[in-house]
Amino acid sequence: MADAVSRLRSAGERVTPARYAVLRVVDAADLADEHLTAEQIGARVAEVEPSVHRATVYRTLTSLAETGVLSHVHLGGSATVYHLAEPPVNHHGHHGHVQCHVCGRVLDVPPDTFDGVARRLLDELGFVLDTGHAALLGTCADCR
Amino acid sequence: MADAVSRLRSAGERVTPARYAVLRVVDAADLADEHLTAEQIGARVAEVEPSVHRATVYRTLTSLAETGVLSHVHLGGSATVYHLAEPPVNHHGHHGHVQCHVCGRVLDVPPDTFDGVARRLLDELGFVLDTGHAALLGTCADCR
DNA sequence: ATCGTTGCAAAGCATTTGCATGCCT
DNA sequence: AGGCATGCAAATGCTTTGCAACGAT
Repeated sequence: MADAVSRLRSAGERVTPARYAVLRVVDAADLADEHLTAEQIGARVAEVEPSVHRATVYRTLTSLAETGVLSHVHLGGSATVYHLAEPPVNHHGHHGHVQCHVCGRVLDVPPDTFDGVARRLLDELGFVLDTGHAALLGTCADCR
Repeated sequence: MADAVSRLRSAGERVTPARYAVLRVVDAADLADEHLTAEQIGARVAEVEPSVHRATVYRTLTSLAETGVLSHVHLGGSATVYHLAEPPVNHHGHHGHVQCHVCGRVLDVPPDTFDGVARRLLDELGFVLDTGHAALLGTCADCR
């Protein structure tokens, strides 16, 4: 979090109240293992810092993601969620995501979960898998 | 295709010019290994059967998917594409999809590609993976 | 003849953009 | 002081919906 702010600064990006509020919201959600959409983030920012305009939240999320402070995951069902970016753990990629299409919950999975597929895709198609960028769909244990 | 029409009929759904046009478009795209969004399908339908309204295309796609004649895949980047539904091949699920986030191309991958992940997710989380329902992102051979 | 489907137009919703002002650095 | 970031409001683009007319069975 403080780390995120300093990374922002060293990337030459300004730290404004709006951006700080967005970071706080995303950070809090992260700690609670929540995955928020731009819209949801906007709503929470509005509670904490009502002066921040929705459009600014969208612009902020975009630039923070470009800067690498945040990363986003595309969920099935056309929503995009954000979380604080983490440095790659080792030779594996970032952690992955799976989503239950019944309850909508998003589960984090360890980075090496996709090693097998990643390997096959690379060998057979020359396709480099970006493990953390899209969520797979299925049914979670609770919803079966 | 003819098969699709009869499945529609036996599901108690009516076969209208609009639905027939949508099926033709999706079928043609399928043969060409193309993956079309609702919008794109709408555009092609308009060329072939101009009297069909956009709203009808959306409604048609929804009901055809519910009926099981079509299936849809959520791509990363918030687009949903449709193709003719295929009967499950064997004990594996349906074929999967990966998308290149550089050129946007969608590649089909064999159903067993995800066996490893599916197994792990089931063992570790009790999560049942729906292999054909969401696309993973990465970089294709041509774009590296 | 029935009732599911359609066309139309309008509403809905999330997201984006132009522009003048404000504020971080 | 300089220039990026913001607020505002309007526009955009995709998708949905209410309703009366239509047509597949």
